Amino acid sequence: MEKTSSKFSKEVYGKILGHLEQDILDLLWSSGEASGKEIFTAIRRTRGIALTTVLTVLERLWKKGLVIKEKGESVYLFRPVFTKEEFAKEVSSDFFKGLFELSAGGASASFVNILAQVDPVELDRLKALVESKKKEIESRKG
Amino acid sequence: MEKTSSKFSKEVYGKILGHLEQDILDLLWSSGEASGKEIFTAIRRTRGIALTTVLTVLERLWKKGLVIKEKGESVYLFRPVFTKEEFAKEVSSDFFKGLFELSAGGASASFVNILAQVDPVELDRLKALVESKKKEIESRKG
DNA sequence: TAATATATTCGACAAGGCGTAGAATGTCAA
DNA sequence: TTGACATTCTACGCCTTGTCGAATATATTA
Repeated sequence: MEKTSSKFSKEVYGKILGHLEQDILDLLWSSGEASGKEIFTAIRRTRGIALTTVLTVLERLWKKGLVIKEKGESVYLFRPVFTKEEFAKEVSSDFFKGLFELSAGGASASFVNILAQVDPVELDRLKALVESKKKEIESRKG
Repeated sequence: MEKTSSKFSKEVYGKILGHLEQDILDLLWSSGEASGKEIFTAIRRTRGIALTTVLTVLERLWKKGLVIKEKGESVYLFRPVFTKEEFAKEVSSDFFKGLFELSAGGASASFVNILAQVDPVELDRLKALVESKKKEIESRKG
């Protein structure tokens, strides 16, 4: 008796952020800084949405410590707290920790596979990273 | 104006499964197979919980396709569908995909760091994995 | 067979997250 | 003061997870 389906995991930050939160963060990463209205306008071009919806989510992102909110000339401006890279590290590190407890081997295998699939060139960088990390550990051991 | 806190991420499969779901899966990974009551008893040793709570969650895990449910002599027995390793791959692959879109570099860096911290020996394996993957790609290119 | 015990399923509720947005309130300039 | 625009409040609906009691099914046995 085995039920089929396999739906854990969604997309990205999958589970870390909601879709709208993602969209908004992405826009902020592109623009660097924007007012709620600007973000609203940008999203509006794609689909129907209310200004307050955007503002609410922006507020939530701020409460989560993901964006900075600063009064500009006449309106609040929002900026991401983290760069994409930082955010990726931030988000992934806890996930990895848990994952490794499950299975370091499985995680590594999967990681390499997906990386090769998505961005093979990065394999070189990964290799370099591993090597330098190894050296770092060696030297620390004395 | 920056609100502090950084609470995305929890533990493991963090966000993929709830706590009780995790506990139960862990128990199943240890025992290989167990009845709802056995799992209940095990958890009960730690904290107060009702049998039905355990059964409900077991049912949900089954609906998610994470456990197998089979009638034993007199009661239903549950077994995990995936090994820990498989589950780790399964869960991580989608996560990685999204993560890489964010920042392959950031993800790799984070991955190596955490791995080094949690299980440095695995670095060798990772290195080997990367190398063999690279070769695989090379050879495919012809 | 009826009664008792045990196993399993149903239905529900609360809490928390996210998307959604109208209503209310605040602010500033004409 | 009155708009016009900005910001905050409040709230609903939906979904997931933890939590169970009640109801039902099944088996055991007096």
